[in-house]
Amino acid sequence: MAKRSPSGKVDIRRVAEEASVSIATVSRVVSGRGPVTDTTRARVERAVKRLGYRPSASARSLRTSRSMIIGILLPDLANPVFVPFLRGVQRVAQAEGYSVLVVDAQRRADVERLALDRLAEQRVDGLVLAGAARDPSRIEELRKVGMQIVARSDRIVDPEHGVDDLEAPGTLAMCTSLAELGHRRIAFVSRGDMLGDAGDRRLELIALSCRSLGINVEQVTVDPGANAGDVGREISAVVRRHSPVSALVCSTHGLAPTLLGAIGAAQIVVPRECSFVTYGDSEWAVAYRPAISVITMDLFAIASALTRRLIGALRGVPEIDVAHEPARFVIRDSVGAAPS
Amino acid sequence: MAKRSPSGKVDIRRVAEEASVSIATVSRVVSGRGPVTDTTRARVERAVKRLGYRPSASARSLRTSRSMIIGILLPDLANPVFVPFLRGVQRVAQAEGYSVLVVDAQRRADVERLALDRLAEQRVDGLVLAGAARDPSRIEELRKVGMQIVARSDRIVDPEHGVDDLEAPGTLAMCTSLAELGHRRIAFVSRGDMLGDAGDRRLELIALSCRSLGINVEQVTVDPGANAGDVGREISAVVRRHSPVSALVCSTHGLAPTLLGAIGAAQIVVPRECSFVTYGDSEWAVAYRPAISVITMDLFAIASALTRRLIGALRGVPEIDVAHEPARFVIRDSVGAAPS
DNA sequence: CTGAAAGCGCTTACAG
DNA sequence: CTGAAAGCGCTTACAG
Repeated sequence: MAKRSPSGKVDIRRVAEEASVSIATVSRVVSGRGPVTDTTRARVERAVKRLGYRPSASARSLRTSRSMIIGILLPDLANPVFVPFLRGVQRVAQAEGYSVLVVDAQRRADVERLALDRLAEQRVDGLVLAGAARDPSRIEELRKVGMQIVARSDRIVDPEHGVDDLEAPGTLAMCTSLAELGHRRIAFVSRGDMLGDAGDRRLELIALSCRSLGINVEQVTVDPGANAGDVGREISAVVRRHSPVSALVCSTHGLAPTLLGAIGAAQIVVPRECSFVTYGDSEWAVAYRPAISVITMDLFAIASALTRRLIGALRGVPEIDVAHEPARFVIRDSVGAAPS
Repeated sequence: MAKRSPSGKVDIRRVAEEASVSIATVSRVVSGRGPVTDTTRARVERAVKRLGYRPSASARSLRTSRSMIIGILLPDLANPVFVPFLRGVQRVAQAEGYSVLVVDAQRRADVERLALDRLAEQRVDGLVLAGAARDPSRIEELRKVGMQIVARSDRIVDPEHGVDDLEAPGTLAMCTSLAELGHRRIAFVSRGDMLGDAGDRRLELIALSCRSLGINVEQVTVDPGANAGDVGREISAVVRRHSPVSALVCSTHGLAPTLLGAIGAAQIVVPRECSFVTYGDSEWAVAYRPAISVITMDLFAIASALTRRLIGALRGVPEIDVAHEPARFVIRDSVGAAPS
């Protein structure tokens, strides 16, 4: 074992000394580009291993003006739907040699702003938006400065079907199912402080799908911080009034347990009294009794594809756009015939 | 509006020109340290704003040898228990001016190794381990090179009670409850490919707690990839055999829905035939019928405290160690008297 | 209070 | 195939 240099600091110069070559040569070996003799390469590699040398990312970035970091902006990390998305970004980025800087906007515009500033200072090569940004103009600015940006909400335009949103097919399928089961009046339930326009877009899609099916849609907002009893009474009022709603559509997966707890507290029987559907799937939705019907998409796959696209663009070899799987409706026990 | 420089690239030199001061002065204003006249400061700040200048993190890091990045190593991002932990790290780091580099080891030693190498190259100032590392020796190496590292599994030694693990109190409380309810034989259920020794440690804790309580503990491993029917039969065999187990303790929150699905498939009635407890809480556990009893700790708070400690150490002002809340046992409907 | 200059650790033309 | 040198964009003593 060779003695470690006393300072402990191992830079390229130190490696060059150890291997008795120039700094340039070490760089060529380490980066893998540039011609080197096999013997030279071997000597350098040995020195690298012996000293435990790791090139400094900041020095490299400064020189090459590529940080090899991609940022991901999460509107709200507390919302579990973003986790598979984050995983997808992670997976691809890591595999392609990029590091991932994660920022959580915490549903707050000021936090988002600070976070974006920090991403800008880090000179991330690319940015993935996991959801709608609170301040789109700031995103535009970054784009103008040359940052590559992709967003989950990038619309997919299918000229044949006129579909411009990944969620439309799943939403339509759900509404169709409900119509066939005799539902004529349903409620879309979201939290009062819904982030951005995601909830609104879903409501729009539902309204659009239901119009031609003869289903009436109304909107209910609940406070997720309230206790189950209070929310239960609110839901109960909608399900048990004179012309009641016969199905509840929950706007996000994160809200579902709250709502189910409230439904339980109000002793509403699903699906006999009222059917239940939520956006977003999980193993808990499957394990729940009755098993919960969902509108879901494979966010992991979508994030992977998006990130692949981003990295392709960064390398100047744009990927052929992988077709995104649209959302599907998965019907389970929580949906049944409308009570007569 | 001033015209943007044609190249679009805005560096400190460009700002200096715009404000007609030296580069050094701009640096002093931007970093906030160093004496400057109010008029100078104002002029520089105006130039900064006008040009949209953001100092380059890599240049700064190179110069100061502080990256202002902290890394977090997640053993498995697919495991939802890590999410609140990640949030806690995020929250504190962001508030203190640090960026967070997230790496997911994907339960794989090779991925972990690569990820750690990358963190080393980024020269992260600190590293938070969200769980046990697959290769502890690698962690030790990083520590030796001067990286500040804190780990969730850092034992808390309470000399008074001899408790050396945050989970011990919750585990003991659970075992005590079960004993009082007449349970004499319980099973600890974990996935076959359990990560590191987290599961083993839990099993140890349970065994330790149960010994003095006269409870028998056995271990059952299941394949989370198997279908509910198969897992159900496996569980059923343990719950309905001659000297049956009267309570199941699920090793992680992620496994709980799988297990509950299997229990449902096998038509085992909880808690009448068998009580059920899991490590890790969520709103779904609360909403589930029967509501699931859990051993839980506030990972968000723990991560926050840990990160605060890390940043304190980085700044050379070690925090007084905030006491970590230990795990608690939250009893809900899924736990009842042992069948006679 | 301000500026000129050195240097952080790399990569990349440019010579040889 | 290899080396010497310039320079990426900052910060920090050092003078003034």
